[in-house]
Order: sequence, then C-alpha cells, then structure tokens
Amino acid sequence: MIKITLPDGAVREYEKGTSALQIAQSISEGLARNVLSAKVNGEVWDATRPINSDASLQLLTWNDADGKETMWHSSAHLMAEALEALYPGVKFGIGPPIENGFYYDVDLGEHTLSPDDLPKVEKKMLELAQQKNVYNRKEVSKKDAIAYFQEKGDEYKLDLLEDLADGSITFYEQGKFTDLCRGPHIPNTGFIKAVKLLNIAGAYWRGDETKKQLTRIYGITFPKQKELDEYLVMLEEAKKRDHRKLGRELDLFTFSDKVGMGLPLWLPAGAALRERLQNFLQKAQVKAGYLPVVTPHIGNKQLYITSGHYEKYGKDSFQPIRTPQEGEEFFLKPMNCPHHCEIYKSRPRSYKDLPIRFAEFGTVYRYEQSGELHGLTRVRGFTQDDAHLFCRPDQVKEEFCKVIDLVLYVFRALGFENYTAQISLRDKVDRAKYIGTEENWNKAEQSIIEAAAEKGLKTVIEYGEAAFYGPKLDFMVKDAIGRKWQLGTIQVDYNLPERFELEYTGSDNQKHRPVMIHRAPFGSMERFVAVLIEHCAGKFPLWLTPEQVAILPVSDRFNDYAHSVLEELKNSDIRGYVDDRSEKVGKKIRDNELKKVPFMLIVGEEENASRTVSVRKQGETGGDQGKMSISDFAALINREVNERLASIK
RNA sequence: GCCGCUGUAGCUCAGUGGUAGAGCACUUCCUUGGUAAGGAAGAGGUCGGGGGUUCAAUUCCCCCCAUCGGCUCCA
Repeated sequence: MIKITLPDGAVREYEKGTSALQIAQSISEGLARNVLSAKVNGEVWDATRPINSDASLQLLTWNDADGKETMWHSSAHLMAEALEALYPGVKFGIGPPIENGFYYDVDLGEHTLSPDDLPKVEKKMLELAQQKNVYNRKEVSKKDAIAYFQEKGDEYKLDLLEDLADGSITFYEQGKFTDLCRGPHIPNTGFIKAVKLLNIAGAYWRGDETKKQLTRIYGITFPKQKELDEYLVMLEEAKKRDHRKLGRELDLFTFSDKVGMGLPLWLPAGAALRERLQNFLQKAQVKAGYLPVVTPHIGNKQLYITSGHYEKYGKDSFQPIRTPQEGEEFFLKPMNCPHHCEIYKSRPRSYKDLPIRFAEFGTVYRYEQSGELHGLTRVRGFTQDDAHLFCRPDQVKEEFCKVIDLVLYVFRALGFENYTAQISLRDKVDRAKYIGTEENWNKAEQSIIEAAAEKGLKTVIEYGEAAFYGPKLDFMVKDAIGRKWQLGTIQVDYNLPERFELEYTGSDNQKHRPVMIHRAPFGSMERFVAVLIEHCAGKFPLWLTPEQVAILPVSDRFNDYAHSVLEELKNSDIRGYVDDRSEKVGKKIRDNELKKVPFMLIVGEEENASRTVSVRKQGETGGDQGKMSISDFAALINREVNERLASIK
C-alpha cells in the first residue's frame, strides 16, 4: 500500500500502482471525468500513470493552468495526427503548449498549407478526438527511438534525440500517431471537444535562421464548444480594441511612408493625451524628488564607445551622422543613460547628495528590423519616461521601494488593477557573463526581493533573466480583457558607473562608485498609450481624455448659445468643442458616441431660455441625464476628475 | 532581416484580360431638427511601384515596396 497526501492534507491509502485517475474515481466519478493530469510530488504526470510510492497528489483539471497545458500539449499531438492523416510524409519539429493554446512546427515537404486548409484539419482533429483514443506512454531505448524515426525519415526528431540521454526517452502514442515526447498527456482524445486553428507562420527549426524554415500552425482547444465560442468573442473584442484601429478612428496618431516606417506621427488629440500623461507623471516625479533634465537627440560616437553600446550595437544601429567640416561622428541616441551619466559627472558629488534622480522624457531612436515594427508598440523612434537614480549601495532597497510606489500610483491612476512583478536575477550556476562584484549583486538582488515583498507585490523570480549589467524588476499588467503586457521596469546597472568612472566622495573622504538604477513606469509613451488604448477600448479616463464634452446644438439657431456654454466650461478648465454642423441631433449624437467623448451636452430652445444644458453620457443608450445648470455641470466634471486622482494617492 | 497572407477612393470593402464600383467620410444645395445615420447633387483612384507576356494587364508571370500574422532580435 502507498500513502497519498491530497492538497487539503488528507492522507489516503491505495494499492501500489494506482493511478491518479483511479484515485479520482475513488473520490468522485464526476471529478474523475474532469481530470486531465495530476501533479505528483510537484511534477505533472499522466493521470493514468501508476504511482508506486508514497506521494503528494494534486488532481489537475481545466481550472488549473497545468491542466490546460496538458490538454493543449495533447491537442498538439492530435493536430499532428490529423496532419499526418491528411498529408502523408509530413515531418514534425516541436509541438508545445503555449499561453493560449499550442502550436506544432511541421515540415510539409511537397505540400503547401494555406489558412483555407485549416478547417479541413480542424474537422479531422474532431473526428479523431471522437474516437477517444488513449494516449499511451512508452519508455523506449535511445537505439529504438532512433531506429523508429530513421525508418519514418523524420530528421527533426532525430536531431532532438541527439540531445537526450538513453533511459529517459518516452514515446506517446494515440491512434495512429507516435511522437517523441516527455508528456504528460490527457487520458484520451475525447476531452477535446472544440478545436480552432488560428494561424500559420514560418518558424526556423530551433529558432536558427540558418536552418530550415518550418510551418508553424497555431491552435487552441477547449473541453466545451461554449468556451471556444467565448474565446472567439474575446478575440473579436481584442480586434475591436486594436490600438492601430482605434488610433485611426479617434485621430490619435498616424504613420506615413514618406516620414518612414516605425516613426509615429502624433495628431492633435493624441498629442494632447500624451502630454497629459507626461504632465501627470512629471508632477508625481517632482514630488518624489526627481530632477528634470533635458539632453539632445544625438551624441558623439565617443559617448557610446565609453558606454560600450557602440561595440555592442554600433553596426546594427542607425549609421552615424557626420559633421561636414571635421567629420566628427554622431549617433541618434538609442538611450538616455550615457547623457545622464555625463550630467552626473558635471561636478564632484558627495555622499550627502545621494540619491540623485535625473528624469527626462527622452526621445530615442533604435533600428528595429522591418518585420518587427507594430503600431505604437514596436517603433523606431519613441519617448521613454526615463530616469536614472544614482545612489549608494545601501540605498538601493529604499530607492526600489520608492520607485515601486510610483509605478503602482501610475497603474492605479490609469485603471490597471491587475499586475504582477517579475524579478530577474543571475543564472544560478553560470555567473561569468555578469559584470560587477559578487557582493554588490548579492546586495542588490536581496534588496529587490525585499522591496517587492515589503510592497506586497505578487512576484515571480526568474533566474538567468537578469541583464549582464544588473538585476531588474519588470511589471506585467493584465488588461481589461485578460491580456498580459509588460510595462514598467526598474533595473540596477553596475556597468555604466564603471565605464563612466562615476564617483562620489564618501564620509570617509574616499572615492566610491555609485549604483545606478534605470527606471520607467510607462516604459515608453508610445507603448504605454497603445496598451492604454486597448485596455480602456478607447474610452479614456475623464481626466485624461482629449475631449471631455461635445456640445450639440439642436439647430443652427442655438450655435451661439452652444459656444457661450463652451466658453464658460473652458473657464472651469474643461476641454470640449461645439458640434455646429448642420445636422440633426440624432446624427450628431451618433457621431460623437463613436468618437467616445464622455459627455454630450444637448442645447436648444429650453436650455437657452434657462441657461442650462441637457447632459448625455457616452455609452449609455437613452443616456439623457436631464437638465443641469452650466456651473453645476462644470462642478460635476471637476469633482469626478479630482476625486479620481485624489482617491489613488 | 526571414517565411507566409494581403495591397482597388481618406476609411471599410466589392469587381473585371477590353484603362473601375458601393457604403461611410468630404464639398455644395435643400432641410432647422430634441437623444445612435434627413434628402439631393458633386468631387475624389496612373487599381502599391517597376518589368514582362498580350492587339490590350488593375486582372496572368517575375522583381521590388509596404501592411498584416509569425520567426529572429531588443541598450
């Protein structure tokens, strides 16, 4: 008999060799029907795999991330089976589960596959799924595994096998398909009830562009058709929120081939939004002791030789600008830190001066490969909400705490309620690639972990993800429809202070090297605005939105009154405009609804006579909120704006 | 940069081996209206660019360019 410990602490006894699925059946038949896989002593196993010794056990269902992963991994195998049935001779690369679904990289040989072919594959997958084929785990020797794939002629699997140790190789087999796979898998294909293949893309074998390009097919599956339908609705919603589409519809920004790809042009409404965001952060930063600085858009080659960026990125970057007479070389600045280091060096610093915090909304230019450009999220010219903190090693933790406060303030102000932090530390083993002393690294890593814990952040620690110059903390937010974005970042840097020979005089009258911290709560204005647009679907918070009210005269006769209302509102710092086109109110309401202006004020005979406005709120059908005096309306708006900003302090 | 899809009016999109169409937007006129589209007329396109096949190419072929979906990269 073996002892099985369940998550609630209960211990049950079973025959040796009992599987998780059988244990589930002993608890409840309904539970057993939903078990996809199981966590045995912290490791995810097939639910059908016999357990031979005492173990802790957690049954995994569709409600567990690991359960979903198992399902999608099995779905990749199912897709492979379907592809093999439809396109004999197809070869397979890798087919892992991903955050939303799975993919499989395949070599179709003579065949080609277009999106039009996907429904056919989906149909085949469902057909195979209904056979409820069991996923059989089989341990094989390396020799047999190689023989199998040699016979099959699948060089990719053979390539993978080279890296695997004999004795640890397993095959999974379902229906007519056998794959080299570590597993685990769901009990049988019958769990897969709904299938959608989403898109096709090229992907190099092992991500190496010198190797052959395979066809990557992305898909997702669900245990219920309804869940697939909901997922598809979510995708539709994401499409509607696409910042590139909304950016055009709301006249926020545009691109021009003549100006150059990846170089956004901010239209008046977008510029207003962006400027408001900047002012908001600037104000918070000044309050937090930051010192705004301004630096030019180009820097001498020498600056980047000193910083080390020239060596690392020089050839891949934009080419230098040369002065006509002297032939001096300048680069468009790809980051602000070297300039800020020189500001630090502009005079001797004392330990009493630290920390020093230089902040700049600095526009930088980076060469991004053409295929990588994407709306505002991936551009060649963008403005960072940058700042560099120079401090003593013993101040790192406190500075981190302060930056975390600032970042969370920003998130709350903009309605990002759902966020996590990723702490990136050194690789646990390989430490050769990191610059800086062991002592400083340990101190900084510890400081970050403590600061995050003190601020109650939900964190994940990733080893080996630190930059060569220091550990970092990145913020990931979840937007209104559940997508994750990486926004703010805080990074420790030991490299630049060294390279620029930054110093301060300590209380011991000796020279010391300051620690530098890069940080950007937004990341970049461009990326942040893009995420914000998609998060709020273009309906910006009242304090931020480019236009707060649209005044709609019922007929031309009331245009004068409408303009006088606007003047009065402007005096109360409210932003708006009069829609004085010769159109019917219904038309004006529709157009302004689509522009997502938060408030519409309808004015006509009655309002003119009583010096009032009829208020309509955006997004509420039949949204007439009744009449109100102009000053009451102004007070209403200002109260809403101030309360919102005051409540998040 | 690589692979694949796409490229027709400002936007969304039809369509054809015989040099083009709709809706919205725009302009003008009529209409002066009460909570999500009033009516009429007009203007607007070297059908992404270049080359080829053809009597004739927006349509077929090739090469570029750009978009989109991925890959790779990301100070």
